[in-house]
Amino acid sequence: MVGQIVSAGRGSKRKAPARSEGERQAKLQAILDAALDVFLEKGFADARLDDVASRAGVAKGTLYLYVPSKQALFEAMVRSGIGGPVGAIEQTIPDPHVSAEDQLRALFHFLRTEILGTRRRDIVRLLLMEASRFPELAEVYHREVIARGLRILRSIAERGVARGEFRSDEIVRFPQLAIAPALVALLWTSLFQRLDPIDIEAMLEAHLTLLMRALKGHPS
Amino acid sequence: MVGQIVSAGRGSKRKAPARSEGERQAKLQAILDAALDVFLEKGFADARLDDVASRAGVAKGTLYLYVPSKQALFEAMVRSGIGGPVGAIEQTIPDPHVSAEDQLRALFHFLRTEILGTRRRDIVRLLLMEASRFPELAEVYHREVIARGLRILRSIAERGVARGEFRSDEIVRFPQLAIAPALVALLWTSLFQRLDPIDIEAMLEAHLTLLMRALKGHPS
DNA sequence: GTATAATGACTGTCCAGTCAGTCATTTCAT
DNA sequence: ATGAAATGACTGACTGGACAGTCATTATAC
Repeated sequence: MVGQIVSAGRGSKRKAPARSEGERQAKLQAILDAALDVFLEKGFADARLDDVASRAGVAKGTLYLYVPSKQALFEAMVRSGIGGPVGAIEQTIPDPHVSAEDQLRALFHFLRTEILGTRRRDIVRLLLMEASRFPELAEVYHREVIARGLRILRSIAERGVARGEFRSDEIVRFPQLAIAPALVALLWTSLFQRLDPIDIEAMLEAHLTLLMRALKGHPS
Repeated sequence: MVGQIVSAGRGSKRKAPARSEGERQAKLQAILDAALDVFLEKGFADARLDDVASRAGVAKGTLYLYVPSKQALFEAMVRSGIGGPVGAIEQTIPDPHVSAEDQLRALFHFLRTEILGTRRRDIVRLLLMEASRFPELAEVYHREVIARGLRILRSIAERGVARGEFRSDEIVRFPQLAIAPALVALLWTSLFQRLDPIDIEAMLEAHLTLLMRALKGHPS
């Protein structure tokens, strides 16, 4: 198995560390940042650890003091990049005072500002690209991000149905349908924006318009 | 630049070829099929040409009689795999006797049977994965497949609006919204179906239900 | 007999991972 | 205080294996 992400801190408590934990964390972060740049530019297989090292301002050997292998570096980089925001939204979205529609809109606002508009977008793209080579990482991502995100979406949809705001349950059954356009936006931005730019914000707005009309309209 | 896909057929017309053109094509096809298997399994960078060769039943040197480089092999494989079906649908879909809804449903049926349910699904996935390493190929794919597909979709939507069948123009403006769930289906199948299976057909059916209700319903 | 197709051993390059050595910092003896 | 010893973070030249692409040789078709 791939094992731990970072070699465990020194075992002895007797001697003060020559480098503080803070310095150690900062250097690890610099390495992970550099790794993201290089992996994004070249993909996993073509990324060279010499490049990661020089971009992080360390020698190649130093990488191995923080991470046991190239694969572990990749995994550490992804994990450190995706963990945060899902938890935040699990806290803020399920406010019972606002309508399901507003919850959905808040979720999309969050997607736009916290993922599509940031570095995380690239991490997700990189993860999608390499996922079949890292089944274990795909599993982590599915469990920690996808499944939780879909759970939030489903609970919003269920609440919308329960309070009569939505007249049908397609989104309860397939919450993927609600975020599908965000995925298209993510991939389009990375692959085709240069060739054929689209206005992502307007597209997502149009999607919400359609979705709301479909959910609230008369089921013919 | 990357240059031609396949080493140009023999230039000389003076000598009869020792292998007929048919044999040559068949062997090329065997090589491309083998290449698809191997590239799918390993990704571009980790695919070994020895594996492609042995799977195609030839020696490695033989590959270079058909293709000038690994990259050219990848490109040839992708191009030979994606060309066909778009043209077919451009012919059959725009029948003025059927409703825009039926045209859309026919398009989705086509997507399910001709792409999602076949080897082409994997080619598309592979292409998405490697696209940033092959900008030229991404451009070809955008021009030959994406742009044409979206054009068909847009023309269906325009016709729906023109004949009063659809009451709003979001799909005219962003035809990507209509096929977004198909992309999710494609990626989900490849990455997560094993962990968390979903019924793709039912999901796409639910999408069409929602989409039709949104397009036909009262714009509140 | 000869031209072409096919072969596979070989070569040169690239790079992940290693490890003997360096050096800045801390600890300790006086 | 002060210098010597200990520590361990850091370095980068090196190694071993992998693999794309080559080409002298062999097989095959006509």
